[in-house]
Amino acid sequence: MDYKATLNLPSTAFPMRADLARREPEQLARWEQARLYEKIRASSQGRRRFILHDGPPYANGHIHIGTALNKILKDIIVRSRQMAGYDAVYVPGWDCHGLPIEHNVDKELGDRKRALSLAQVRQRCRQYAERFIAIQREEFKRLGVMGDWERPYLTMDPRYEAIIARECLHFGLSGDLVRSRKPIHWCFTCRTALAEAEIEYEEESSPSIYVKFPLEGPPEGMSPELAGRRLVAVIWTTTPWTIPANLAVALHPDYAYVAVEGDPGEAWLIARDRLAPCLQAFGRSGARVLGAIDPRRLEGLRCRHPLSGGDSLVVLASHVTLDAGTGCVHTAPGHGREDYDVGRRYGLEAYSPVDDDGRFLPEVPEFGGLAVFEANPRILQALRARGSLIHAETYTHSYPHCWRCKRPVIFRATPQWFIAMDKNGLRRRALEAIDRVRWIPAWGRERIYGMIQNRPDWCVSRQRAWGVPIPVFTCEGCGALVLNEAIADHVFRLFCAHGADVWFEREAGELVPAGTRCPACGEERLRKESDILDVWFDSGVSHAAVLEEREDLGWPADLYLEGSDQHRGWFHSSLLTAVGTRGRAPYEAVLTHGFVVDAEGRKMSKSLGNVIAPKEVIDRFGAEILRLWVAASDYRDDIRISETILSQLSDAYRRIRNTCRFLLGNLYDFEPARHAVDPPAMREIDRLFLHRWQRLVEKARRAYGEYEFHSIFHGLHNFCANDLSALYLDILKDRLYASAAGSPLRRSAQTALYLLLEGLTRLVAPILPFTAEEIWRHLPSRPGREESVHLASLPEPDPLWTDPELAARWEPVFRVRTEVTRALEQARAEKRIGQSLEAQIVLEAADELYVQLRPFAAELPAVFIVSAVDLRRGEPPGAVPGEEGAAAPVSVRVEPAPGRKCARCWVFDPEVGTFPDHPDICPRCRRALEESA
RNA sequence: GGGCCUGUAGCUCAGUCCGGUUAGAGCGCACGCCUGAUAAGCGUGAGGUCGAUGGUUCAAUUCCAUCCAGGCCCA
Repeated sequence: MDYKATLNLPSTAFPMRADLARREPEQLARWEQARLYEKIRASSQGRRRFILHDGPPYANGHIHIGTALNKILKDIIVRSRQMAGYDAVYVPGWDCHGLPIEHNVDKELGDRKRALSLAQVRQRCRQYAERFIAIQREEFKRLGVMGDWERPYLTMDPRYEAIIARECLHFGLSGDLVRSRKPIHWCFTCRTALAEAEIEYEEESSPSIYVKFPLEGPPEGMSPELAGRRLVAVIWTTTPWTIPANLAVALHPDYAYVAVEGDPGEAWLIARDRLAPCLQAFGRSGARVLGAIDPRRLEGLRCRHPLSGGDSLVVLASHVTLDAGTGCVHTAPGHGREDYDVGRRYGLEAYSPVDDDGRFLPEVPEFGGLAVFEANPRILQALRARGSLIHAETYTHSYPHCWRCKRPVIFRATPQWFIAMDKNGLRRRALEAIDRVRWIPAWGRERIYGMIQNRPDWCVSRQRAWGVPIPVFTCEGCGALVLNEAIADHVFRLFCAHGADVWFEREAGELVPAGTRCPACGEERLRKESDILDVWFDSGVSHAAVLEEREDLGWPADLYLEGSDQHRGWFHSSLLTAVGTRGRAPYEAVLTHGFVVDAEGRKMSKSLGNVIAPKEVIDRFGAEILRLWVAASDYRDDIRISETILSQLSDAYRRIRNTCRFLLGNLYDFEPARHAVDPPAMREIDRLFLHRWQRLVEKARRAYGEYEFHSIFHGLHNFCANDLSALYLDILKDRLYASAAGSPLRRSAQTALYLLLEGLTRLVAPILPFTAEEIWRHLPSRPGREESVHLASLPEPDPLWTDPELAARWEPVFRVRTEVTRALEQARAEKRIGQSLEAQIVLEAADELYVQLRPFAAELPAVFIVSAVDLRRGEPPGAVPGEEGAAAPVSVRVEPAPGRKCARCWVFDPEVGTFPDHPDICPRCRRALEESA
């Protein structure tokens, strides 16, 4: 007789091979067709909201692995909060304005750009952004990221642009928006400001000159050697044309300086570590050192400017280096970034007497009207004529050039708009707001606090086309800022109706309420500002443009989540705009993740050739594997990705999948509503593993709440591999297969399997949404069940199954099982047995253990997966096979199982052969056959 | 150069805050079993000078300092 056909072997249509790359898109299509997202929203009406506010990626290029990490993390959080009982709305967004897009459009247009109006260029930029939004949206969806993809937010939407303008004018009305001068890169050939990204560095030779800046007044209390000599700061520069704009000489507060014998009556001030190379350059190697000078004692003294005869302040600055020069740094706050920063600290103006064409203003004596580079030799001459030039040579270095015309650019102060950090206490209030936010990890607080504490005023103006204008007017007559509530409101309405384009399409007079005049001088003619806003301001007001605006969202957000670079970026700009206008941070908590690095921990770069694109991973492994990678990694630090890591995750995925598949296979004839066994009637071991499952549920729910997904992954994987696969399921096979299909024994096991699998599916749904849904579809249903696992909730710990006492009683059984498997392995190695059912185990347990095991005597063969267990009370003879020395309280002996092998269940039994009707099977199987019949 | 952060088995992670038995898990690997989860399943085993060096201590993976390697943000 073919007894195999009488067994209840697993059977399921759930495929072993996931074939993710093919099936995931199919699943996405099914969800879309079923309008799953809308159903989730509808089912969450009235629940407490959880708002993760999306930081907008830039609408340029394809997504990279870091973007994928970010969006997947957000998705896991949104899904887990949703399933934890919240209404977790996710509105994705895009950052649309800004230089990179304008730059790319410029490149596409080439010379044709000249023929286009500003409005037409802006239109091209808009189309460019739209193109990449469409691309990225599909890429994000492919990752399984769920959200309101049909109604995302775009910083170039008219309403959004209007709110950018409105928020900017908030700062204008409060007086925080101020005009001031600041040096920027300027190409005088193209007559345009350039951003860092538009600069190309090339080798260039420049004059290199050493110039005397004599200190005014006697340096008191200095070395007596200096008596009778004038102390002269020796500066070095490669841009002689900036000398007319010199306002200061910077020294490093911590370096050692010396005074060295110079021209008659002079003592030259040079950093000690620069002395030798300088003197050599000057041809004065033998010059006598007159004494040491403490730079801190010179702070605030004045030097005489070698050309103008005016003052040049001695200042202290840490950017002074000893790589080149003299350690005394020529400082022109209108012509250098660091010079500007130092100048600001000392209250010096950003003096820059150079016009748009790179020519000195007429006010500059001797050089007025000269182009700056042409002025270089003339300045040298003038310095030499005055005896101020110590030495001149030619110097080759890397110098910034314009990306478009390839000509050298200059640093030049131009009028810019700033949001003042200290005028109305913005900095102080922002620092206070930081401490009312939860930073995850906690060090995020230190990071952003330090940045806010030290940052200069926020320069929000850019001289570009693709952005939202700084919507302010100045009086053509007196130059005053013309702004009031009515004007602000008027601009806001216009932008709402027409977008920011209206600013570029209409004259100033058409953009203000009729009859607007300058309050200072009564002038009617106004000038509209031509600068646009920094794009960080655009995204920085998303809390106002998105959280406040949308009826399905709210202000503030529960969570912002981005890479740790955003402490300087979006978290920062959002904090300042929110504190400045609403008095608090726009987020309750901020979570940061690290960067994706390669197997060696190095950053990904094209030049290193270690870039891994999300598309590659998806096509080869599937989005689920990428998601599993996100879940398995501790993202608070940098996270590594590599071939090894991905294939390891594939293995882990297969283990989880196969475990679920086995569970499904044993539930093919199980209808929960009809067959579920009441908990008290279930087998103890079934309840035991439901108890263990509870512990995972508790742990995982806590971890979801704390955003610690990697502990969920490890907990889940261990549970599948250890608790289920290696232990429970292995033990259960005999009962599932050999018992009568409808017997309480089998139904008890199936009840446990069903509860486990149903819970497991819900538990992994936020991490593996595709696989969870696939399982859900194959899972036996019950009345009232959600149509999608994503409409269901996370499993909750159920006190019904929590039974520590039960777990404690079983603990010795599994401890001994470890000894038994070890002994079986040894018997196997000695070729005494093959499969474990060929064995009988003789256990000799010491008193206490014996008492603990005794109640389980009947269960032990099943638990050990052997044919018989002979449990005896006695002192074990010290050593246990495989154990050294230690007195284990049990000895394990492996013997051949008595009786013959049952042809049906393969268990050895002395009674096999005693039934004339079924001569090859055991009494248990005979009963099972009778029951089934 | 400065600020913040990281470094535990081949891989992903526990443990380190509040120093103290042979530093754990899973995967991978090796060897074996099974062929009724089968492009599966089970078992056993081998892997770590806890980045390096100094210091504090009776005792340091754990505390301190320096260095090395790497990351983000500034310069």
